[in-house]
Amino acid sequence: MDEHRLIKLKNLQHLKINPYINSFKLSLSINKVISTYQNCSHDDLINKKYKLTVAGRIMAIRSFGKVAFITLKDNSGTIQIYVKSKDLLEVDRQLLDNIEVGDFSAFSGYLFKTKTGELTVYAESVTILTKTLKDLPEKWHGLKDTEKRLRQRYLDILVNNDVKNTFIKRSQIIQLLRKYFIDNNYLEVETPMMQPLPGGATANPFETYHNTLDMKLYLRIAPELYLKRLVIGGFERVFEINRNFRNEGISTRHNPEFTMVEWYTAYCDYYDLMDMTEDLINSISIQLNNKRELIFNENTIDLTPPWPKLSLIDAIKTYTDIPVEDLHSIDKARIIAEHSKIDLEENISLGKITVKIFEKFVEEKLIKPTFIIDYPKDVSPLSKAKENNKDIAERFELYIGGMEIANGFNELNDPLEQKMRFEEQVKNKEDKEVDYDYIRALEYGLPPTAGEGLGIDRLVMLFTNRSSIRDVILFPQLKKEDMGYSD
RNA sequence: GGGCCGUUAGCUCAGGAGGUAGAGCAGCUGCCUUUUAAGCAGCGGGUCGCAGGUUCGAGUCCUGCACGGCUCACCA
Repeated sequence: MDEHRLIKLKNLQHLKINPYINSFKLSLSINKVISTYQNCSHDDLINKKYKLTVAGRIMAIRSFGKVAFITLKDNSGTIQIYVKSKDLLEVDRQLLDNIEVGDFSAFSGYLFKTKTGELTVYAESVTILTKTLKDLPEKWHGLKDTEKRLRQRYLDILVNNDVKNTFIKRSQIIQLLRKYFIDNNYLEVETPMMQPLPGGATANPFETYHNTLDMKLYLRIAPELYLKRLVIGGFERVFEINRNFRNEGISTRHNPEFTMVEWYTAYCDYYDLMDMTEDLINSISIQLNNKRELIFNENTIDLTPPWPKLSLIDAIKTYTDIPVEDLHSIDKARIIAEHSKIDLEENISLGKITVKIFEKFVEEKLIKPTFIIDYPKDVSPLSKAKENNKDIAERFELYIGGMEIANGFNELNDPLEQKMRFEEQVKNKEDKEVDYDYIRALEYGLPPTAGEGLGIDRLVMLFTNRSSIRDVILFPQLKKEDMGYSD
């Protein structure tokens, strides 16, 4: 705590002023005041003497002894208050002596314009709403220390306007996404965050435990298998916007909990999904920024459809010098991967090696929106294989700004095939658990369905031009802070 | 987990080659009735991330640790 603030708090208490007022209701936002009276002339304002009350946090005090100018900020904007001490009651004068930058206060008075033409409240009375015990970050340089910004995000959004705007934009993007699905007859659903078997993706799950059920549970790594159960039940179009949890590394593109929108559409295929994805992202861009382009990491990215579709192999051919013929043989592919310093686990499949090569050399080059298609079946355990090529899945991934943004495919709905693939998957694992409940559901019949997941955090990164996922998540995961003492 | 960089006053930052810590803003005391990074004069404020070590002497050099950033690995 800052000593001088404690002294002022005590002063207020001696004056019998409650520094944490029990109730205060405000009818007028600062922005409303400004937009209503901005265009009135000074004389007009003085003649009409509009009485009003504004409230907010004090951001600056410019004191001249007998008068002072105060900058007051609320969620909508800032306004200037003019205080002339001889126009105030004694009690208000004393109160004002103990009000500092950072405190929440309300000022009542009437409007006028200063010499410089700024709309200002001529204060006739003042109320303290909340006394603050800590100094705010410095008014000019603001708050830069990354750690403090992330740990104390309230300060970050309070003093860094661009940060505040980033999170407002995030909220708008999610609203637009939701509206898009609702408008297209999708049903919004919520499926379990705690699952007895973590499925729908390959990633390390977080484990937890239910005492009464005496049962291990996992935080979900994907909602996929539950959403498809709903399609089986007859909800032909479902979507879910929610968190997934993956117990993996943390980086500028990975947070342990991240937000995805995942949706499933019966009677459509993955080409329809690609069209829809183009339309969805364009629609968000237009409603958000009124244009079909965005700037990300100094690249101007045109979103106008159609976006190129490139097979995984062709992408490697186009963006690297790797002889792609060699990617048909696991031994040759292995050699290429080893030369490229790619870690190869035991029993790695040819498809997985190909994907690793793609991720290492191609992914970062896919700045313009690009669909990568024709993924190997063995890295796509939930996708349908092509009719004319059983090694290739009917699947795509969308890349923008060098990041994977979305992943979609035709859903494998052959229960016997799915069972085989699940069992194949766990063959070399210690944990041999297979989601037979999902197989049973498939046996009741999943209509031809295409499904897609889109990473919302990364989408927000694109639309707000932030290169770190921590800049678009309000409270990203950090190590525990050593708080020392109470401070 | 590996590599590189960072951590100094409430905030933003200086502290050449080791000699006992500085500025601006914020705070406090004056002066000041239209300022807006108000101004002028003065004052107070530091476990230099933590713990060791080298040295007569460490913010500065060495080692370990903590936290953060970037990056590689794993992943989306």
